[in-house]
Amino acid sequence: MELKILEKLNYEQRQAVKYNKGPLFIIAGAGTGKTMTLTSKVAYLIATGVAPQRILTLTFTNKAAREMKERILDMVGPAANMSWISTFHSFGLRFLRRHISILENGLDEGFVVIDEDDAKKIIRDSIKELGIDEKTFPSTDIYNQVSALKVGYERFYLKSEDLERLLKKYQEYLIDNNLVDFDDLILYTLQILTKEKTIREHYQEAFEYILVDEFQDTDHLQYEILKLLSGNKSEKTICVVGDPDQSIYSFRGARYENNLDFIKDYQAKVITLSKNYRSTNKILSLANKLIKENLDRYPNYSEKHLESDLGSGYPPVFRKFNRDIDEVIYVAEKITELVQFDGYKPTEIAILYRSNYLSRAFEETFIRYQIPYIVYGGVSFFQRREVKDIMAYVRLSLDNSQDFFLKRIINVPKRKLGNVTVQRLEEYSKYIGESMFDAILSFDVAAGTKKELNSFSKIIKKFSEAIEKNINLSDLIDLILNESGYKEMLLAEGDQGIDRIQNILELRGVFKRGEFLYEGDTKEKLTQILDEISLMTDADKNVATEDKVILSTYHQVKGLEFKAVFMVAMEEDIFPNANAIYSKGGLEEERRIAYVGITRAKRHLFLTHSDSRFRFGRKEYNRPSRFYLETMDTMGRVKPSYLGGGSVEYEADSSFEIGDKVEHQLFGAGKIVAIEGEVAVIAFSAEHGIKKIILGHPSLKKSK
DNA sequence: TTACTACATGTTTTT
DNA sequence: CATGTAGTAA
Ligand SMILES: Nc1ncnc2c1ncn2[C@@H]1O[C@H](COP(=O)(O)OP(=O)(O)OP(=O)(O)O)[C@@H](O)[C@H]1O
Repeated sequence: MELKILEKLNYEQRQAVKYNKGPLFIIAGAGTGKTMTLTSKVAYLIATGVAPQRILTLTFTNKAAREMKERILDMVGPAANMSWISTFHSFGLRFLRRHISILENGLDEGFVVIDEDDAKKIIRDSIKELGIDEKTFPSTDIYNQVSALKVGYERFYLKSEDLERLLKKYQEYLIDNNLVDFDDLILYTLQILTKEKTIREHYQEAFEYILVDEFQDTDHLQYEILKLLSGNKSEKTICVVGDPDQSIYSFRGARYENNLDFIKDYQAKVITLSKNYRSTNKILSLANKLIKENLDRYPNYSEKHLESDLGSGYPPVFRKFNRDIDEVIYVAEKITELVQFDGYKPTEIAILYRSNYLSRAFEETFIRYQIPYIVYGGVSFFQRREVKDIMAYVRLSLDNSQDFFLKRIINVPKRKLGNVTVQRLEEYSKYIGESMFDAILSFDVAAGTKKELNSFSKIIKKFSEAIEKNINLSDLIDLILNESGYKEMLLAEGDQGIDRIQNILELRGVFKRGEFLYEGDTKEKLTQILDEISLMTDADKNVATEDKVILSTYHQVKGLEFKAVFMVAMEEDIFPNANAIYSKGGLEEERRIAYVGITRAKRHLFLTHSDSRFRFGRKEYNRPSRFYLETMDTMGRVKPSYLGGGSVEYEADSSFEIGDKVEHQLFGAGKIVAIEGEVAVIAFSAEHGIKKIILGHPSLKKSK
């Protein structure tokens, strides 16, 4: 069996799989088979007799973890199920479910993981309670600031007394309510591993092999956890894989230095993989050209070029449009073409963009064109109001002391229990030292309100009893939907309500799957499924079988590949993002994001931008992205061709030189006075003056 | 005290 | 455009 695993690999990959005597760093460019090598290593270890549960593999997304597990299952059979394969966060969650009470800070193993929206809500409330003026914080990202202070990313927050008070208040609230946020999953895990020798040694003993994918995006806390788990011993088998050029999470604390530190701290052996197996070479040369613009790169990395044996392939297509809607229609028509004439499956096609909001225009048009699609991220399925409401009912029914979730749904649907009543109940419950739910019983209010409270309490009790009696998970959702009045409320909303009910039925599907996936009684199953959902993203929900075009940010498709990739809205201020262009580091990270985007494509790559675009409901005019121009340059000759819809196809022309006389359709005769990248500064007659125009633009011609 | 309506306010990227 | 908040009617 070992041989079969190794068979599919090239020499370098095989060396990497077989080297298990000490720390190893596999450092290699996109599509060179890093993930495949890591997967094979796990399979190889199991096949050569290592107990699967002694291997810990840490991935960046849950989807990556799941796919890796499936592939290992294929290679070595059900033994793979015993192996630990998860994200750092899932690992932390699993760890804390067992050990959190040892912190003795008031949290117990029944804690609930809250998501970012919940955290923001708590922070907002804390701000109000502390009487802090919101405006003293830099704009919108209070959550990010609190989080950065919490985990110690000094570069990302402005030190202030208010911020510290706010974090303290927020943290108190979490602990009082037995809640844990994403950061806590890592922080508490690290704390316990640091302080508790017995536990630490247990895990050090348990994991003989530790493997980490996407190492370039680990942060300092995760690196500390790794060090503790590996016992800091250099003879331990710890293998990390990464590509410094694909480090795109610095905003979340991804630490570039981890790469070098790892080699230094562990005296790690380094293996590089050089051949790309994903893309045709015209796509790869675009990626090579782009990333060369970055000056701050991993040592000796700059001489690296991606190359494959897959031929030169189709030239990447550069397209400019007058209006955003033209761009969207072009993409829709191109997709239809790819599906109808090239036999592409929708799921092999991805539309990638820098910011979530850019998906909207595509969604609307795809519906018209009847193109099936799935959006990764943005308003995630699990963040939808109706989904979170139903989940809150489930959580409260499972554990009546969960005040946070009680507050969410006590007046949804409307039960005449408004802010004032809820606030008083909360104060009262604190006063008598009981949960809000229990406090209802002895809470003294106007008779009408009391009646409403009692009937709410009765509903929840009914759900709790159903859980005690081991109701089916999907029946529980039905019960909640029907008996809470939630369904009626949605039905009264009309069309939108129908959509929402659809979403809840989808959630019901997730619960139904959990029914079979997990062991134990209803309570235990619920706990597991709620845990899983709390760390799930849209990309995870997409079960492989769904044949839909993918709409996603670049960040969410890290590690994935598609036959055809559309990089859309390639415009300055959007990509690179306006906030990133003032620092070199920021700009280089944006460029790495573009590099990740290009290297997702196997066969077809389209880069598009539009002169005008609606944002905030207002029309804006944008210049093409510098990344668009930087890469277009590799394409050489001009090939202007006019097509319908006011759009224009062209390729860069490097044959213009300073001093050339040119003729412009609108501005007439002019002379090139400077060339900045692919933009020419041209002096026209006095009436038009100096203009900047993209070289190769069809309106611009060289005059003899 | 609740619930509705008008208004303003703000979008980078995520486990 | 879409969400949250402030102000007002009931
Ligand atoms: N030796 C090989 N022979 C054939 N195909 C291979 C080989 N190694 C990798 N591949 C294929 O190349 C593609 C890219 O592999 P993989 O996703 O592991 O690369 P990666 O280095 O992890 O990429 P990224 O950096 O983008 O995450 C996959 O489709 C994989 O099946």
